[in-house]
Amino acid sequence: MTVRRRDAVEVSPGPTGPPALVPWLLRRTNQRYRAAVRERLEERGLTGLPQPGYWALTVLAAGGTDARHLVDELGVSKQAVSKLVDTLVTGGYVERRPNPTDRRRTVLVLTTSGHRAADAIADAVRATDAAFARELGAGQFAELVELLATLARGAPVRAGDRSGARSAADPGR
Amino acid sequence: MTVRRRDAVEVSPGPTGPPALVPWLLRRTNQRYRAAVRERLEERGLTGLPQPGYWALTVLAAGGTDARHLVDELGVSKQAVSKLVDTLVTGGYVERRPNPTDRRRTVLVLTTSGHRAADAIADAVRATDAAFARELGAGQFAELVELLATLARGAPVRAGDRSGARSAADPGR
DNA sequence: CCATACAGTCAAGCAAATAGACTGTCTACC
DNA sequence: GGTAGACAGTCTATTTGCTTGACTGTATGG
Repeated sequence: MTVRRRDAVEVSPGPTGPPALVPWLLRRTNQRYRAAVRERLEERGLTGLPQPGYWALTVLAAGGTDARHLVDELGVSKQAVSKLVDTLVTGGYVERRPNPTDRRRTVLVLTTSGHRAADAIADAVRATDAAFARELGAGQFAELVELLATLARGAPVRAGDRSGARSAADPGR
Repeated sequence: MTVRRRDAVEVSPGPTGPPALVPWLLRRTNQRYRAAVRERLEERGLTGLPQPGYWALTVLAAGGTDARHLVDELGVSKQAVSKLVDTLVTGGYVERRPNPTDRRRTVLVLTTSGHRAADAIADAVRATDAAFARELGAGQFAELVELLATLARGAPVRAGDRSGARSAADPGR
């Protein structure tokens, strides 16, 4: 008789089961991962950095040098990148320098604290990886990474479009 | 690849390899998935539906009946759910009805077009699954789904929500 | 030399989510 | 039975991340 208490939500065996749809799984996993990484970064005193800044710094630390590159790697519009770089510059993580051989471009250079931040991010991600690997087992985790890498790098969903607008449809958010 | 003509600026040997960090992989995979699903839905004339509405409808179609449930399943705050439901109601996908046994609650009911939309979404996701499974091989894809499912429901990670937090008391999941 | 493409920025605006405060309702416990 | 406190849900304000469109300045290929 409808004992409306929290445990009563187990209405029946299956009906309210969560949807095991892949985008939903990705979403939830992403939520967990981001929270964990952010938490670890805050422990290290790295705050005030915008989320996508993490990957921007990572890309730059890996050798990226200009905004167009970030557009490709992050999968967002050049305007978004421009704005993101603004905040990274304001935060003292990145410097913009003129590119002598092509004056349209700007060379993006990590500052010292930018390098430090990139290292911290890499550490935080690695620590989170380890925690998650513990849930799956190392082998399985490696498998997961490999599968994701394949999908992530797959077809651009819709062809090239080098310059401006990213996939007109809906790049993630 | 993509050895574009990026003449100068060939700083180091590296084509500045992409970061193979898991959150980045999740992000990119998510981008692809969402774009693909959205594209398929648009082909079917289902537009104007907000992204998270997809999963809300899916949850409701699976038997969910109230907002609190959506909070759990979507992992967002109750305020966000309230607003989301607003748009679903406005769009004619969902109706709010009073719950006679607990007048605080609202029973969320899919309308006919809500059911239609939920079906379309399930189809679109399934079609996208199939496309992605083709990239990985069926077995590998199944493996991926299983691994993600494990991670997705690992720890609570529930997003902030302060007033209505029933912190402990979450044994089941 | 000029049309065109490209790198980047600025401004406006939308989408999704959070936080805080508030209303109304239920439940437990004395 | 009355009251304290938990809980469902909404409202308002704000933040974050991103998109479009318009614009400047620069390089390049006919």
